[in-house]
Amino acid sequence: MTIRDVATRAGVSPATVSRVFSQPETVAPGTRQRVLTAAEELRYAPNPVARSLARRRTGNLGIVVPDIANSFSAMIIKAAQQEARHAEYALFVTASEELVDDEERQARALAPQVDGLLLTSPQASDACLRELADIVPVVVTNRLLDSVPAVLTESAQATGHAVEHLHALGHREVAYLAGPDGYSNQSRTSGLQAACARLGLEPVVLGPFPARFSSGVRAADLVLAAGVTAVVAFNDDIAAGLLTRFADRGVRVPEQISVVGHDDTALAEMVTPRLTTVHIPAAAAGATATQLLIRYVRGDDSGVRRYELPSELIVRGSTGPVTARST
Amino acid sequence: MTIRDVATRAGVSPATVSRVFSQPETVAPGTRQRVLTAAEELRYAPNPVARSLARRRTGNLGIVVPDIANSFSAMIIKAAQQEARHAEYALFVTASEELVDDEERQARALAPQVDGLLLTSPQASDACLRELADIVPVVVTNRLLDSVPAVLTESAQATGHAVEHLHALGHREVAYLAGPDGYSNQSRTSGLQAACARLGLEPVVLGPFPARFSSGVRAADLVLAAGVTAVVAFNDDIAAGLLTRFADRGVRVPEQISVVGHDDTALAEMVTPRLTTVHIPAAAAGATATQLLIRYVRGDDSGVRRYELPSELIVRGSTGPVTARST
DNA sequence: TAACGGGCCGAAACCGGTTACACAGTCGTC
DNA sequence: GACGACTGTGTAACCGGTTTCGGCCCGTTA
Repeated sequence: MTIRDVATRAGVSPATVSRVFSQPETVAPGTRQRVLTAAEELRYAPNPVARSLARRRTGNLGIVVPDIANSFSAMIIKAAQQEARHAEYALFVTASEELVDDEERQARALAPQVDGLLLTSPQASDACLRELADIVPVVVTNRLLDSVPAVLTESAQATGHAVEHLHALGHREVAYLAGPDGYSNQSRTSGLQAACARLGLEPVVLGPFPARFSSGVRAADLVLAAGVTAVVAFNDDIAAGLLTRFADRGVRVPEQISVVGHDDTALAEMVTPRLTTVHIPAAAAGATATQLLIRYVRGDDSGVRRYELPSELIVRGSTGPVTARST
Repeated sequence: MTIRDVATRAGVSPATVSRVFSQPETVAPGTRQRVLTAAEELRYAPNPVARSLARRRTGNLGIVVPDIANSFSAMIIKAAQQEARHAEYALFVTASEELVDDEERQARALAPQVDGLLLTSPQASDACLRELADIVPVVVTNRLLDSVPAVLTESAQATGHAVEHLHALGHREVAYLAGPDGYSNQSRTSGLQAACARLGLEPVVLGPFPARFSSGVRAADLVLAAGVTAVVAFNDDIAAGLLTRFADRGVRVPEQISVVGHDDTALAEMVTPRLTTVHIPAAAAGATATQLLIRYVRGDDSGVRRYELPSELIVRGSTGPVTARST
């Protein structure tokens, strides 16, 4: 079942068989047919590993996400997979489970087996990332790094809109639950701070918290203790945790406290009340990053090496006007 | 940066360099050290593709899941990844997005690049799966197939417990929302039917529905129209959809209707009220399947080729006694 | 001292493809 | 009729490792 078996059976040279499978148009129709039927009879399929070695490219792309269980990652992966398939690449996914050295290990293991690597919200050091970028074409999301193409989901403006929204509803005491340090949290924090400054608010910043549901549950009591009437969370998971704990404590949302999330994951529409949240274009980011990576890998240098995707505030049921009981 | 570069620099043969990286104990300490420093200086790392070709194994495992965004899949992946890493395998994930021929394509693309393949709740035909199992060691979950090792999450008993639980709470009119056809749905349906028969209930079976949140939203109205006081859903996503729609329609859970899910995903604790659900040991299934696959790949034939993992009813806030208003 | 055994290492074949180059045959052109 | 261009195919080197086999050297034993 190697190329030479097919070659002898079809009465041609291995080179011809190889051509039939990689550049069919360069071989005469008759010969091609003979080779194909021989291959069919032997149930032959080219060995992708050998092919990768000889061609010095694998036809695979890799993506590393912080957490597979996170539906934000899932949206990126889905979009990336679609783009990859569209360009005839296979996409390999690995998760770092939010551990920095795991992330590095995964990336290093993946790097030499793929033609390009997509690192989403990487936590690794600049040096490490640059080293990886030396081995294989790398595109990052939500991370700024000289000379590494990047797709950023910018949310300063939309987070500002969230603050304006709360202000318009009469809220004057607002808390922000910070997420893990990184581009996303910086972008959100700065947008929030800027808007608060414009409106004369002084936000209570708590955290940083791991971007998980349980963080929200824990943070809920801190938020209540802080005496605010509205809270903006780093992401929807944290916001959902808030909602649950508020419900347990008999605090009604949005009557007594308003909650805003970030990301607009599926969860935002699954909780009660539905979450007002800053929609982050995860799918677009995944798709854009993958296209960028593919162009990069192929050498189609389009010049653009950095994208900033805008976000948007989605108002749903978890925010409402301040009532007398709020204060 | 090939093995020969290192060899000349260290003044040894390529074979020795190779041995240093694969069977270090067979080379004299002094030589080994010289090779290692030479490799270090050249920043050499063995090319995994070439290594795979020569060794005729890749050191990779593959897993195909129906839907990455599904947190049930995510739990399996996490467990599988952990087991794989533990055994020094890299794990490649791909998602079929619930499309049968996509699943087949993904699996076929993956098969020749990995040493073993884990197919979770596969939808492909028996013939197709057997063909894959011919190419590469395959383990499946939630699918019964002659001669293919499998891990099944059996839930007949626990689903029966859910029915008993509802019966004890006074429910006599119960609906079941079926999921997509497959081992899981069969196991759940049969457990439910058996328990109902024992208790003299006649369940209203609706569906099948895609195992998604939106299915639950849609099904909620059908459930209310059916006039039941309790509903068992194929999975938690559907159950969450029910909760949301019930809340929208002003139907209170569990006072007016009780809801039971399946899987016990993270979502079950994120919704209000928390879901009573049948805990399916997804993590255990992922871990067991991966261990089984690794043993299979390594030839450690342990004999056991089929595991049935038991489930368990977890009672939370979405089920309660029938009240006067229920009927 | 010769025979033997084991540890260490190198030469070369091999894994299964790809591809640069050479060469033969066909066709069109002057 | 000779020349060049073009098409189709084969030869052989190559991708970057692994591994078999055998040789050398040294210490041990008879």
